[in-house]
Amino acid sequence: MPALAKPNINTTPIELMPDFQFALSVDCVILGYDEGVLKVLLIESDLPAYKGQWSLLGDLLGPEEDLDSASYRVLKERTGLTDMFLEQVKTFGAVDRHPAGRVITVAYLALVNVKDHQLKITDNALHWHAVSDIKTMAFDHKLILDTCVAALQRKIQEEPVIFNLLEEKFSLRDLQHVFEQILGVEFDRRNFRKKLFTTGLLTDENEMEKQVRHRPGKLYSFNRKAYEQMKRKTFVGLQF
Amino acid sequence: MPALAKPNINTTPIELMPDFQFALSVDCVILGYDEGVLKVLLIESDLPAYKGQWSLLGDLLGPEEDLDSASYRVLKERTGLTDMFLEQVKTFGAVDRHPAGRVITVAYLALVNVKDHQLKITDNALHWHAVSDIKTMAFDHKLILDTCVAALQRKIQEEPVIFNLLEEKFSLRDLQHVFEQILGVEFDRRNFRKKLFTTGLLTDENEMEKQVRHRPGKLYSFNRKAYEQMKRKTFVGLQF
DNA sequence: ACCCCTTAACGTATTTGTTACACAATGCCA
DNA sequence: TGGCATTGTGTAACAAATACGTTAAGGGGT
Repeated sequence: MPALAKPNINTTPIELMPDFQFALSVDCVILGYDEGVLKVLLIESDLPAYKGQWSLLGDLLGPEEDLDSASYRVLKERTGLTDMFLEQVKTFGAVDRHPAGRVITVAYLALVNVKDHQLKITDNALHWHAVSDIKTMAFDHKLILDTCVAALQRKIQEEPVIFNLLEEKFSLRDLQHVFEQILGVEFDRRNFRKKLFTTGLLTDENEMEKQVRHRPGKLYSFNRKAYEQMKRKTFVGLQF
Repeated sequence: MPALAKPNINTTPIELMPDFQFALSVDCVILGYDEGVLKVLLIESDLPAYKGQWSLLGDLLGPEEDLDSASYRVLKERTGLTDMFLEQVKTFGAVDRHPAGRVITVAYLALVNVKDHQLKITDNALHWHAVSDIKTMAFDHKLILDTCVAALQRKIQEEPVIFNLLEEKFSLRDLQHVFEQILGVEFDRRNFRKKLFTTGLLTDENEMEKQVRHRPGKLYSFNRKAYEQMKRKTFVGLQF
């Protein structure tokens, strides 16, 4: 069938209100690293169809806000955090994904430092869940979670976003452990250190771990400035 | 500010019709490789605000279709192709991105073989444009294009999607040239060949180029089966 | 004070991958 | 038959990834 000169949304004036009703929401996959485990912040659903199941934190898009702002608002309202890694991942629009009707949702991935804000969560329907324990969720939220975790796995291998999950100062052991948890592999400790030192992204804080029942390790911080500079030399290669 | 037990779209029944009107569309960044250049298929806009400017192909989401189906439909209607690489990239929802009101659009990246369907484009407002020539577009479409090209650059380094831009059988020169065009770098010819042969993704078709005014090269095809098998051994490493 | 436990800190040899580089052979065309 | 454009091929130098074991520090218990 040849292409025809048919109306196109971008070339022909459109009716802003199509003849079906739908809603647009954002949903946040809020991930944190706590007690050696990757966790996600969920809320218990009260919707009849999903009574007692866990769901992501989300909200409808407001008339005067863009998508990034809406997801930021959800995070701020729920966790009290105002500065965190937050990135759009994917939009989910299956026709039957919401029992109340047609709801399209834009999924965001947020990486937070659990220690920073754990005191601020007062809503007792909110809980941190180990990602690996979650088998089912309300709506298509398990699919969204899986998609975001896969995006995270890819992302931490390409950019140093992982530091968003750690405190300002961290030990190399912590850092290695977060990587291992998220990627599901184990690294050789000496090679891991070597690799990370040669990136030049770690600042030695000249401090030691405290209150550990073994030889304390040095603490480091992420050298954002060094990263900004090296980022320019964009590297090209074929990995597949 | 502590988080409150406030209503949440996923926990509380919602009004499907929020008190503002908006529309949801899909827009396709249709890329092809033609005459040694990366091109994008665009349509001339008739909207008063963007008269004469070029825009992406898109349409409103229908009540009974999901996002992937909507983008597929746009492609099929416009190019006649029914089987192509098509992947969601990002959703754009800036408040003022559309002059007619609030329109949120989900951008898709499509990779097509220009030779396969160029005869089917009958709509004369449609044209292929060299991506590198495009300076401005209607709406925020230049931003969407740039975002999709960046996604393509990343993607071809991670997965062998590049073969979607070539004909079934291609020469190594063609293959190298597409990479170079998209990534904006040059590879050493011998190292490029070595690398690609060691991937095991190329099948020697035992055919030669024809109608070239130089020594003809061998033709190869993408060995999809070999890729499916090797894909399982998912590789982990830190590149940054 | 001492011992035990746990984990830190450290270096080298081997293997693997990446880069740089030059020349003869093929087919087309005039 | 010579000239042009491009194919096809190998190797050495260098860089990066891997595998691997020993000594040292601090905490806790006795």
